[in-house]
Amino acid sequence: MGALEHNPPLQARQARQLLRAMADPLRLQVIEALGGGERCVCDLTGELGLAQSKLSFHLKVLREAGLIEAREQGRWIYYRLRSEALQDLQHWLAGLADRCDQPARGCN
Amino acid sequence: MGALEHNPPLQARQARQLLRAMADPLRLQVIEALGGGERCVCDLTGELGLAQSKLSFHLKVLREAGLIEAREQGRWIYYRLRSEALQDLQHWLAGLADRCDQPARGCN
DNA sequence: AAATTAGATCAACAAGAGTTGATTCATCAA
DNA sequence: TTGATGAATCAACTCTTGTTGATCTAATTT
Repeated sequence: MGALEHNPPLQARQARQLLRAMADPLRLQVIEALGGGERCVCDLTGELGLAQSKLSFHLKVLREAGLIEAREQGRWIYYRLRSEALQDLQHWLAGLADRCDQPARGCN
Repeated sequence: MGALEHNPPLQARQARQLLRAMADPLRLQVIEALGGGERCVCDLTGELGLAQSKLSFHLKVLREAGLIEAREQGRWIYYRLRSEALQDLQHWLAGLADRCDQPARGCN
């Protein structure tokens, strides 16, 4: 067990939630934006040109998938990307790719 | 340019299509099954206990995402997993994770 | 040629996801 | 305390996905 890999492996269910959350152009934009650093919602709406309730909806999807995290401060809510989530997904994908690399069985 | 990485990087659109295709429990089952080697559709319906038209629908989604490939032989159609697709997605994800690892900018 | 069989496709429906505008709640400024 | 602002939530609606059973086509067997 390497010192850099302390997270328990993703369950298929969580992996699917992450995949689904990321499979949307708008949400990917949000991810990329937050990749550049924490943002408050009002900045995001401006940056991405979205209606407030629309953004809120997508933030919820990302939040529930564990991809982002909210922190409230005063009147604002700041969101940041949970890069652990991306890592977990990477590991899960690697595991899947491994599993699927087995020698072909014949078709019976 | 490494000798092992000859595929052009995925476009965001293709990546999203892969993510979406994989974000479904049934389709993941198909992927895992094909990971064990090529199968014909009739074997898959048996193995997964699915109605023929239902499986056909999901195979189409996977096919259009580039995750699987069909080969017809006589009366049967054999599907195999395109492991390149999994690799491409891994690289794309790694790229995203990298891009999102930049030092936090402040919230203006 | 007629009967089977594998698998795609289609039409009708059911379920789920995304959008929009209105409402609500909390915090901050006057 | 009143007024304004940030952000979540809700209800109504639309759009997209998924399901089911039926039909269709091509290859195969008899």
